[in-house]
Amino acid sequence: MDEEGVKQVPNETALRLAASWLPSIEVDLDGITATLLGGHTSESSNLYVQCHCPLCETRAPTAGLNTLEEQVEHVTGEELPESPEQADAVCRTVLKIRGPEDRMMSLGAFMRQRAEALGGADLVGRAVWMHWPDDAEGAATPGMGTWYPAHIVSYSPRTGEHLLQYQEDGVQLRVFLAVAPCHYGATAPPPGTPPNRDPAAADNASVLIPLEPDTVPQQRSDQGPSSHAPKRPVGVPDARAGSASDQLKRQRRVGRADIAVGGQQHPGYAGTLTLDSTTLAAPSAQASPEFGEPSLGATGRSELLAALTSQAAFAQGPGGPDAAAAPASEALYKLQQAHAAATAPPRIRAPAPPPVIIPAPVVAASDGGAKTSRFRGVSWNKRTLKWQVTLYARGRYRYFGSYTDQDEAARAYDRAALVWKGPSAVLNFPASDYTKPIGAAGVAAAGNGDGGSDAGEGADGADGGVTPGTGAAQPSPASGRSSGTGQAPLLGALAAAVAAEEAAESGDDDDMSGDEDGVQYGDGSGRGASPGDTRAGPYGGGALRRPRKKKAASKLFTRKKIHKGDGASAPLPTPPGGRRRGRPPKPRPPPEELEALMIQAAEAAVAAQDGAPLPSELPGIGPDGEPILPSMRAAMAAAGQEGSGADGDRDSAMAGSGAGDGGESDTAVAADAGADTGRRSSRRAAANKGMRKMAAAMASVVNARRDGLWARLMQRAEDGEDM
DNA sequence: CGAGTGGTATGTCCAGGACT
DNA sequence: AGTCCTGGACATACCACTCG
Repeated sequence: MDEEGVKQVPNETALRLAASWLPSIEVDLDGITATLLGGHTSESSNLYVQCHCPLCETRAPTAGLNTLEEQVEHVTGEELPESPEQADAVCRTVLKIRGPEDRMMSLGAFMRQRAEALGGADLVGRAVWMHWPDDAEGAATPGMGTWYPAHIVSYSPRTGEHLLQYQEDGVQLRVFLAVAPCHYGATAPPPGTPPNRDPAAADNASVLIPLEPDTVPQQRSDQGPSSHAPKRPVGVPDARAGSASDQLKRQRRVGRADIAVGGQQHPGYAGTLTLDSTTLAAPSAQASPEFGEPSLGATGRSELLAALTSQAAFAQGPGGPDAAAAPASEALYKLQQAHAAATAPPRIRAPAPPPVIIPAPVVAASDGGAKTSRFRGVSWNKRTLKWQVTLYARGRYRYFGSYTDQDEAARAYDRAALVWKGPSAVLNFPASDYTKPIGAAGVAAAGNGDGGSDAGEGADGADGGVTPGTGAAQPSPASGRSSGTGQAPLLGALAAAVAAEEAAESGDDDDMSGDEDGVQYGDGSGRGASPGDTRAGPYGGGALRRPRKKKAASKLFTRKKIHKGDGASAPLPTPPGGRRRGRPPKPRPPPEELEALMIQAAEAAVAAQDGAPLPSELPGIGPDGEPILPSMRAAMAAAGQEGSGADGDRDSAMAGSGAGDGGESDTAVAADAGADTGRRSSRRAAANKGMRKMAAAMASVVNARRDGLWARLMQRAEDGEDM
């Protein structure tokens, strides 16, 4: 359902026809079942179901014809995340399918299982025909959709998706073959004939050679069918002379694509890349979308021409050694990389702000009996009679030990802040204190030898955080790290992390947006599809931010509101007479994934101190460059953030519910406060308190069912079941 | 159109319970 | 005793809306 409330219903007749080719699959969400009708991409916005809820059953059939996204929103009453990837992740998680042995499994798990059963990676290189119900042009049967030839270029075992490249225009789209209206064969199925959906039963002509991963220009599949679908139906694939084995041999020699150099066409497989010197000099509409864009410079064109010529010459040759093709392949790869870099959105970002240093407070907030800390992050624990260090990071509070010496506690906080917040951390002491060797600097004089190791342990991602010594500031025995090691590596690593942040930040918003889909399988860039990419990064469609919603319809699936920090705003100075309370201005809110990078950098620094090898992978980034549970983490993060508000509200509601709630008294208090102090914030806070509690209490009831849903989602993610 | 206002999100401090 | 976690209170930043 679009925002205007006008539902865009596909060619229902063709859609249902295509669905009739599929096995009957029922998806379930909170007891509401729907028949999966499939779709020609794996996106939740392209996979259709027929809902069987009582409401839909009593209305026109079209009323129950929903995409997966619509179905989830329909059943839960909640908005899915704006990010298509997050929405996909949620849909694939919350929708259940009864699998083998009557076991309920998530849609995502089901798709993985079915994809493996179909052949998984073995299908790479196969030709396949995809049915697009909405495309009428050239359809064999008017109004019944169009078949388009494509080939399978890669497979993601993590998601069960196959990546198809359409022969007509080279567009690549991800698909769940198990529920896709596809046909395995050399030609499209004749009208009125059901397609062959068994790849094992396909004829040999559909067996092709896999593209080499490093030369496959992976593309996102975020575009809708109308925008990226092949616009023109094509006929039967190029007739290939000779037997299948001959084709196989020749295609192995050719490598990957038909290449036209100097106007001469060279055979290959799947798709035609027509490039000649004329084309390269003046890219035309004929040019490949991957290589022929005008942004490709003259140098790039000539390199490309050389590469293609080399490869074509090799293809024409008597079949020399594979090494002959390697240079061309490598050149193509480099060209693609250069081209991708050239066509990528410019990475522009202001230099990272220097570390914010707030000198040690001159005036003690309290002396004598009043045990109020003079330092940030340090508080007096009445029970233990020690200074306790806590730091709020990554959405919650972390404990960094207790100290008998307030200064020690303050320095412990500084170190924790450096680790968890990086250079933007507000410190109690000059950051230079922490760049000196512990043994020689004043830090060491303070007896805190656990600095570096603390930082490292604090970065371990576990909750433990810094493990300071006791009040005596003994080196952490668990760490076993030398206290004489300076902190410079740590700060250097942090600087590297900041650099990484800068690199990733260029996509900040669009990271969470467009890039999320732009994540390339096997990218290997290391920059990683930061879940920000996916992750923190909701929104599709490039750099444009979605307009802020006037009001979120609900809390559960709505994306976390991201404050776009004013980079120019400087932190407010500590007011004289005491530390400043409340949230200090933050130049840029570090996305969670960037924090992870910082943490990783800190760990690397500590590891380097111990002589340990540096971690080979970024945290949360899988070996294939894809973030681990990117969507789930992002969705969880989004829900967690708003949960901080929503949950807090609910929590407070629950806490206050026992007393029947004191909204009225709170309002009275508010009036008093307003009369007494005139402080706007206090007045407002008090006045709103009762309303918040009441609203929260209501929300807790309304959301009870959704909470159950969300809790299961969270639990599954924690259990490691990504989808 | 700009200032004022209200709502929301988030950071910080502090107290205290639970666990090891 | 130390650690971890949670809740309440408080404060500020940011944004949308209202109003003169």
